[in-house]
Amino acid sequence: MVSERGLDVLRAIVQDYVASREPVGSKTIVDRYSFGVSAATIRNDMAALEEDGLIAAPHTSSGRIPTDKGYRMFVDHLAEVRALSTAQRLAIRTFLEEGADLEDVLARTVRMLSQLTNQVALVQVPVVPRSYVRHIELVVLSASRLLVVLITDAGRVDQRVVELPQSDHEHLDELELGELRARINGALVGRLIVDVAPALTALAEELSPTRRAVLERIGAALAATVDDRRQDRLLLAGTANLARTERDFPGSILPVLEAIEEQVVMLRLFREMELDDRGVSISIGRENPLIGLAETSILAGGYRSSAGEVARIGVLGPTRMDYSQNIAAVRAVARYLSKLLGEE
Amino acid sequence: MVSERGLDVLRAIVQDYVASREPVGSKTIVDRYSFGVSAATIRNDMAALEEDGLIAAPHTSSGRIPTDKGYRMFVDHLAEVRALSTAQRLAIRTFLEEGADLEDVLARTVRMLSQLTNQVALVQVPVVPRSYVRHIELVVLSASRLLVVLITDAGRVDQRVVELPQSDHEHLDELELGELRARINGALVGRLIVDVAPALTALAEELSPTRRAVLERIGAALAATVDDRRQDRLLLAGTANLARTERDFPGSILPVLEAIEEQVVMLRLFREMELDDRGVSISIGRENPLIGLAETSILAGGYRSSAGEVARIGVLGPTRMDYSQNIAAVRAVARYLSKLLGEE
DNA sequence: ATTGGCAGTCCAGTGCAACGAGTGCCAGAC
DNA sequence: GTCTGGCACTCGTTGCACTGGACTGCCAAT
Repeated sequence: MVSERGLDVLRAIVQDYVASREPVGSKTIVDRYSFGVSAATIRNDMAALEEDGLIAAPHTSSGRIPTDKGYRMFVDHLAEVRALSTAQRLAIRTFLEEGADLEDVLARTVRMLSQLTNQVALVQVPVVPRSYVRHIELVVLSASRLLVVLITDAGRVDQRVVELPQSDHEHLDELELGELRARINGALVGRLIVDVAPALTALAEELSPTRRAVLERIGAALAATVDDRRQDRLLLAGTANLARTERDFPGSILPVLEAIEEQVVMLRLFREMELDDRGVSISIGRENPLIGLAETSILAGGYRSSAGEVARIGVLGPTRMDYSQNIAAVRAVARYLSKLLGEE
Repeated sequence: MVSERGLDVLRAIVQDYVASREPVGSKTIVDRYSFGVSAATIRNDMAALEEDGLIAAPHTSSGRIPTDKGYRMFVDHLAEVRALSTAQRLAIRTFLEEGADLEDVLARTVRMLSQLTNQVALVQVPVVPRSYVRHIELVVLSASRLLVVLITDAGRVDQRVVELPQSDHEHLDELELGELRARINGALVGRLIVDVAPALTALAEELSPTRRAVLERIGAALAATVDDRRQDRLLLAGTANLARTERDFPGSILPVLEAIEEQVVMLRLFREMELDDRGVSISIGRENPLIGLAETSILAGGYRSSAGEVARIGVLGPTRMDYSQNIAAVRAVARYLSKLLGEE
C-alpha cells in the first residue's frame, strides 16, 4: 500500500528524473527535497511504490525511474499545471495572428507549439471530402446483423456490419427493410457525405422509437465510415526535437519517426483520444496502441476550426517529458487557435 | 596523376562503399572485381587517388572511403544512370494518378519518391502570393548605384540596391530618373507582383537600348525580390529514412533534421540549384552551403506545375547514397509529374 | 514507524594484451 | 616502366580482469 508520503516521493522521482535523466536514488531525494525523514525511510516508500508498479529499477542497485503507470498516476493526481508566462502568451498571440490563410495559421501553430514544448507538434488539418451519396444499400445478414453499404459518386464503395439492438425482438422483414432503405435513400441521396449525420437525425424524428434505434446504429456506422474517409492531413513540426531527446529512446528513434509518418494511422489514433475535463488527453508509453510509440507519450487537445468542428492538436515526445508544462502549452495554444479561427 | 584504371578503381570503391558501408581495401577490390592485377597495384592506384583528394583513409591502415570530391567525380563522369524497372514506372503512374487535387498529388509524389529512393524526399509546393504592386520608388545612391523600393498593397516594403552598367557613361539625372520612375510605375502599379517580369519586358521594348540596360537591372532586382517573397511550402516525406541511415552521420542526425525543418532556407537552397543537362542538380556534402548538411547530398530535379512555372523536387540523404538509382528516380518522378500536371 | 549500519549487487571505466585488417615501401620480375 | 610478392608497421577492435562508486535490501535498535 502506498502512503500519502509515498505519493510525494513519486512526484519527486518523476520531477527529478524528468529534469536529470538519471535514475533517482533515496539519497538524492533526501538531499534535494526536504522530506524530514532519512534515506532508509524513503527506501521503504520506494519499495512500496515498486510493489505497486509505479516505479522500477533499471537494474539491481540503481536508482528508480517512473513506469508508465507511475507517469499516469503523476499526470492524473500529482501534476499541477503551470500557467504559461506572459511573454509566452504574447508570443503565441503575435506569431499566430500574422498567419494569412488557414493553412498558414496552422503551419505557424504547429511550429509555435513545437518550440514551446521542445517536442514534436502535430496539428490536424481538417479537409472535407466533396463526395456525394449515390446510394445506400442494406442487407440482412442474420436476425441481429445488418450490412450497410455506402456508394458515392466518386464510385467508391464502403461497407460496414451493424449489430442490431438485442432488445428489439421484432425482426426486420424484407418488407420493412425495403421501406427503411427507401426512406434512408430518399433522405440522403444527392447529399454531401458530411451532411449525412444531420439528415439522418432529421429522419429519425419521423420514425417509431423501435425503428429509431435501428436507424441510430446505421447512422453510427455511416458516420464512422465517413470519418474514416476524411482526407485530413497532419502538419508536423519539430522532428528535430526527437533527435535531441534521442537518449530517451533505448533503441532508436526510427520506429517513432516511422509511426508519425503514417498519417492515416496517427490521425485515427489522434481522433480516438477523448479529452478529459482539462481539455487534454494523454496517452503514455505502452498505453499507446502503436508498438512504435511504446516509449513515447502523446498529449492531445482540441480546437474548433472555422467550420465549427473539432480538430486535434497535440505534442508527442518521450514518456520522460515535462507533462506539466506541455499540458499548459497544448491547452493555451488550442484555446488561442479556437479564438483566432472563431473571429474570422 | 590518376590513370584510367585509377578511375575504375574509384568507381569500384564508391560502389563497394555505398553497398557495404565498410572502408574498402585493396584486397577487397581484387577479390570482388576482376581487374586482373594484384592488390599491390591497386594500392598504388589508391595512393594516387588519395594524392588527388578523391578518397581518404579514416585512419592509417584502414581501407579507403570516397571524399566529397570523389563522389563528385563519380556522379559527373563515372556513374551510369540505371533506368527504373517497369514495375517501378507502373507504380509511379498508378499511385500518382489517384491524386485528387494538386496538394494531394504532390503529397503522393513526395511519399512515392521517398519510398523509391529510401531517402528523405522534398517537393516544393508553389504558392503564388496575391499581392499587388502599389508603388515603386527609385533613389540614386551614387553614379553607379540605385536603390529600388517595392511597396505592395499588403503594406510590405522591400528594398534592393542595383549596380548600374559600368559601360553606361551618361549619368541618370533627376529628370530622366523621374521619367523612368513614372513609366515603371505606370506599367506596374495595380498588377499582381508575379506579373511584374512580363510587364517590364514589354516596357523595355519602348526604351532606348542604353535605358533598356538600366531597366533590365531593375527588373532583375524586382524579380529577385518577388522570388524571395514567394510563400512556397515544402512537402517532406521519409524522415524515418534518415534514422535508418543514422550510421552514416558521424555525430547525429540532429543537424540534418534541424536543417530540413527550416523551410525558408531549404527552399532558397533548392531554388538556387541549377539543373544540368541530365535534368538534375547534385550538391554533395560540404559543397552544400548549410553546415548542418555537410554529411548529406541533395539531388534536385524540376517539374512544371500547372501554372507552367518550374518547381523543384528532390531527395536528400547521406553522401554515401546510391546516386545512380536516385538520379533515375528523381528524373522519372519529375518527368511523370510534369506530364500529369500538364494534362489537366 | 523510523533509523543507522552493513553486506551485497551491478554498472561504468580503465589498463592490458592479443588479433587482424590493411597500408607503405622496396627489391626483383616482366 | 609497370607490376608483383613480401615484410614491417600502424591502428582499431575485442576480450578480460580489476576497481571504485552508487544503490539497495535487510536487520536490529530506537
